[in-house]
Amino acid sequence: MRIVKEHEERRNEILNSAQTLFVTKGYTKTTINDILQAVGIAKGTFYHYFKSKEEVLDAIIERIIQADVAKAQHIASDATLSAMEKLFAILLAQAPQQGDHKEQLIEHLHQPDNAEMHQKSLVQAIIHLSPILTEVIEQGIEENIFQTNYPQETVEFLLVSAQVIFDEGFFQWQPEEMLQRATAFVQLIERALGAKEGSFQKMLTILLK
Amino acid sequence: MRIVKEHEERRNEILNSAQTLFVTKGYTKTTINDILQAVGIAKGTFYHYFKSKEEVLDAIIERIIQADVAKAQHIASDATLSAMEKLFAILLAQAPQQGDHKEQLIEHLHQPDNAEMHQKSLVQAIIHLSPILTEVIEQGIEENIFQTNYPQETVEFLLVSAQVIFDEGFFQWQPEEMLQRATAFVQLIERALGAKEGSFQKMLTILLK
DNA sequence: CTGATATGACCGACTGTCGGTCTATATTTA
DNA sequence: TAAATATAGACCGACAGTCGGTCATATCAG
Repeated sequence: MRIVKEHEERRNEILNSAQTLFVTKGYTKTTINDILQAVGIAKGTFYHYFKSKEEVLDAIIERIIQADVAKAQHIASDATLSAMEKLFAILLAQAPQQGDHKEQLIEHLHQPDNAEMHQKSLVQAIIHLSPILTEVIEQGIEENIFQTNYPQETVEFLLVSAQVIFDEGFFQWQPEEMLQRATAFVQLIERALGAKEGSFQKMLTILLK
Repeated sequence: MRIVKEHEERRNEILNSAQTLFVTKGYTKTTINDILQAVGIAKGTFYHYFKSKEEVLDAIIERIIQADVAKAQHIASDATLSAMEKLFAILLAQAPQQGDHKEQLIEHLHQPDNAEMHQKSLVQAIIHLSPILTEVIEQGIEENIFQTNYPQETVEFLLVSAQVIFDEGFFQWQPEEMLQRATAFVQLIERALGAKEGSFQKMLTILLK
């Protein structure tokens, strides 16, 4: 049967189905035919929209990161907030990844053996999120609550650590191991940014979702 | 033509050729036939030694990590060294990855888009190296040169950061960007471990290889 | 209003590649 | 010489990607 749709609508259908499959089965194990079946289209249609399977992955990652970046940008540009408030708000906005096409993700754990997706997410997150966070840190330095000569690089290190350590796809921690790492991470942030000891304690609540 | 070799010798030939190919072309883009051609053997011979392409990758990673772990273990168990000396020595031993089957790697850059290899290396390095380093840190705490309640977790964070940020496969930094990150990383180590400011300055020399 | 034409969404058979299997044969060892 | 081990390459199924073409719709000429 033949059903005609608008370009963007069809494209999003493909992205949505592919995202669900990539997350649940893993990118490599998901076949083009899986996607075709899920969307209910033919091969040709798929390749009318994307020129490869990897291009779909890139589009999905971009869509996810784009949403996070938008939130972060919005918070960072609020002139009424202190650096610390911004930092908390941005980190809080990342953690629970809800939203239109993300509801699905919460249910399923990140798939181990999904290296491509993990790596691409990581790299894109660093590239797009770190400039925004760096500005917030610089604001915090002016406010005299942070102290470091390397705001940009510190942000990168912290983002990488958090993404890898807390991503279920890399390590499968027990609950108490997770708690331990979250606590340690809070201390690491404080020390790395040169913040007052205990000033990030509130973040524990956020991390323990 | 038919050439018979000892089990270990043939196996190592396969690992060596595969490693070169994985590093230069990337794991996914390297085909079994590429390996067969490089070694000069037939399909059946390959599968006599390994039951899958991924098993070859795992064996390669294990071989690399194993060498690093052995070095680290040897240093860590030297009772005449201070914690700081051990730390330097271990990190120094990692950086320039020379040796029998590693000479090749130095020449070629790490391939971007080699997610499987990067991820597996990272995870294995953390798993096998962090216990050894943790003991060294604990020694340093007893020596009163480090101060942290989370030696294990701190080591994990630092290892992850270093592996990802300094791995050419993830980001391609310019020389001055690399220097900047190395300097920032030195400060991060000091702060994370609660060491005296400047005590890790010597490490810069090591990192700048 | 109506037929011609252009656009692009849609289809699925087909192709080439690749990881992996299977069977045959040669060599070594006991 | 029998069993175990090593080597060979033909073969297979699954999969990503291609290709030639159909069909719906919008626009425009008469």
